[in-house]
Amino acid sequence: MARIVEVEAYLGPEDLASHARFGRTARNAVMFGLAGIAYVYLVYGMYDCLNVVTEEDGVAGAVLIRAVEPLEGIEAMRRARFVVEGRRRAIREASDEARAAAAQRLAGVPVTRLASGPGLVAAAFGIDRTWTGTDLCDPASPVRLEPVPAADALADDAVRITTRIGVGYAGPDWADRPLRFVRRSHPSVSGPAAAR
DNA sequence: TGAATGATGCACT
DNA sequence: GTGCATCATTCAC
Repeated sequence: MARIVEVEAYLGPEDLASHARFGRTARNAVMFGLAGIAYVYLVYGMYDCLNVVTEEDGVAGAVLIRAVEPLEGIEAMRRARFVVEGRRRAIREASDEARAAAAQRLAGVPVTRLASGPGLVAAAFGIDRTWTGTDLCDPASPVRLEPVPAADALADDAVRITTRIGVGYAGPDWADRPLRFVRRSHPSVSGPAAAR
């Protein structure tokens, strides 16, 4: 179990940073479907990113889960990351010593940094593209969203709103929009400590 | 502490 | 063929 501490909003075809910007394609079709469904895609050929569809049926929109704070099942997340990262060719073809060193490094990653990035969130939960279409609101789903207890709700000033990461290609209009929401000063937020 | 870099697969043009 | 909604490592300061 983990708590979401960083998300980015991606809108419909008008949002030049969104996968929906080219309209509906085979890859992004679920973005145009029902809310609460998972949309998982591959970036840079290596990392899966978990999105949650947000808008009503027929309207594109999703929220990218960029970082979470692990709360329970820490060792399971560590194992899942080990499995996912072990699939990479550079690791697969490495020497036994190099693989052991990689495992050693992973074992030393602090809990707060176990899922502090979009690719890491997916890896920590063992999520890949085959999860696209999974209903994250179904209580029977192995990965699901649950509401935070009202008593734990964040105050407005505990949420920092910034521009999205790595979307410069979308042009200044869309790249500069305040669509990234992070928990202020939280150690599990992605990027260097100074940026939290 | 920060900038540069390499790894890697696939959707889209 | 091109260009990514990234991450970890290396190197310079």
